[in-house]
Amino acid sequence: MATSSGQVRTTAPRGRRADARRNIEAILDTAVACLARDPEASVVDIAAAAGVGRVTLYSHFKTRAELIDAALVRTIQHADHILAATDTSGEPVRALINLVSSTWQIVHQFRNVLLAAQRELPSERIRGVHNRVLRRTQSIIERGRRSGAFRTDLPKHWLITTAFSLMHAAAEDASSGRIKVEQAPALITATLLAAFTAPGATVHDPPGPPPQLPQDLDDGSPAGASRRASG
Amino acid sequence: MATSSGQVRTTAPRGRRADARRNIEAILDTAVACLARDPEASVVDIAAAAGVGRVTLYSHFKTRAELIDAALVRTIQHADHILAATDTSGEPVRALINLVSSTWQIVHQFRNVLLAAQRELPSERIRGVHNRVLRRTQSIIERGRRSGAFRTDLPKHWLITTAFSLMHAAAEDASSGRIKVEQAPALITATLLAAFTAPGATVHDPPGPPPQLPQDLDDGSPAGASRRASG
DNA sequence: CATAAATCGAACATCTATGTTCGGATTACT
DNA sequence: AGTAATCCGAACATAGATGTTCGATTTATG
Repeated sequence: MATSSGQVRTTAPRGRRADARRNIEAILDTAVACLARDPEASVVDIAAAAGVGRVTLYSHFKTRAELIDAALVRTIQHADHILAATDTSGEPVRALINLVSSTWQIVHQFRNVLLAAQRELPSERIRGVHNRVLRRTQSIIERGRRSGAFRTDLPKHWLITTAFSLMHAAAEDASSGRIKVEQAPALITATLLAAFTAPGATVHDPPGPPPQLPQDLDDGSPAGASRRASG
Repeated sequence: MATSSGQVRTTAPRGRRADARRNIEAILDTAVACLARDPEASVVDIAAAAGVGRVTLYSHFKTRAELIDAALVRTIQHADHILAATDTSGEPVRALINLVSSTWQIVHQFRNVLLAAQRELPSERIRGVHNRVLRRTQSIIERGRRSGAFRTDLPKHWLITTAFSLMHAAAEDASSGRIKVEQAPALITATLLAAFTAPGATVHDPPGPPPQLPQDLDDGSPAGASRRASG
């Protein structure tokens, strides 16, 4: 739903009647939910699930692409709110851990919405929508670099790519049952902290809650002494 | 094209006439090429590009899914040949570098074929086809763990996931121009070597060819002293 | 060269999803 | 209460893709 300024509508416009606004909200909420379940959900499915006629939906969103765009924007906004409420003020390592923890929840829940968007929208658009979110990660990386905690021998944007790539990979592994949802943040964090360490430097231990038992984390590795040093 | 044993045909069967075998080959080659360009390429496109009637194609591959399956298998076989010819006998770090270098080429070239397969085939099938390839990475990781070079505090399969996730992420970044194709292997390797390092241990320098200038690798970072230690 | 195998185009049959149009029935707003 | 906005279902229009069937033609192969 493009406004005159070319923006995408994610909240019902003022001029409209109350029932119209309600419907738009319902459609958007439902669209996100449906796409999260099945990225190939059709407009028919979404309209039905929203308790709305197909025609009504089309009267608010000209095309499927427009609907999916709006759903994506709404998802990202939701994400941004959560991230804004996440404490990333502490030292970079701590900040990264918190950021990963929050981001993981979102990626895990809404991965399919992104998938749907990737099939329907041009990649520049998707990139653009993610800008605010990416900048949050970027600023933590910058702080970590200045403090010497994170490596500076690789491009910033590559470190960002690494972070999001791992989250999505974990989401996929989780959805196919190869890892447990609860252990994902720990895996991602442990991997990222190491990945962000410069050659020649020592990898930090992830602080915070006591780590899981190695038997739970590992899958029958050959190593006799599994955990680091271990004492 | 399922044989009586339930396998998927990737080479033309003996019984058939020579022109049939030639066509099957052409179709498979073309399918891989077409899908690599556009993962949504239709059967019509592929038949036309292969210089073959649509009916002929369907006479060899019952459904689109079957064709894509065969194309995927062929791609993986190609990959496996390349990997088999890659020297991974040396010490684990060196082996990983070589493996990444070879794998990157394949992922970069044929990423879209996998994408097409992911849309058309059940994920277990895709997993299954990748088995041999994954095992190559796995065995290097196991060796690296035994030698103490790679961390043992995370599940093997997660390290594998990490490796492939980064390659695909790099492929995407490359295809959208955010990184240069030539620098991808270096980025992936540098990141993986760190990611595979245990907490408390020191990240190895990637050996081998002299690294690029930091200005080329980096994107205007704020850090004054960019490269590690630097002397 | 004779036969069986294979190709080919064209047409047909579905199917699914997207969008559109219409007119009547509701429903919000003033 | 009156009016305009909105909803709704049903039907239509399109479009693209997948498969299938047919009969005629070409081509490998023994």
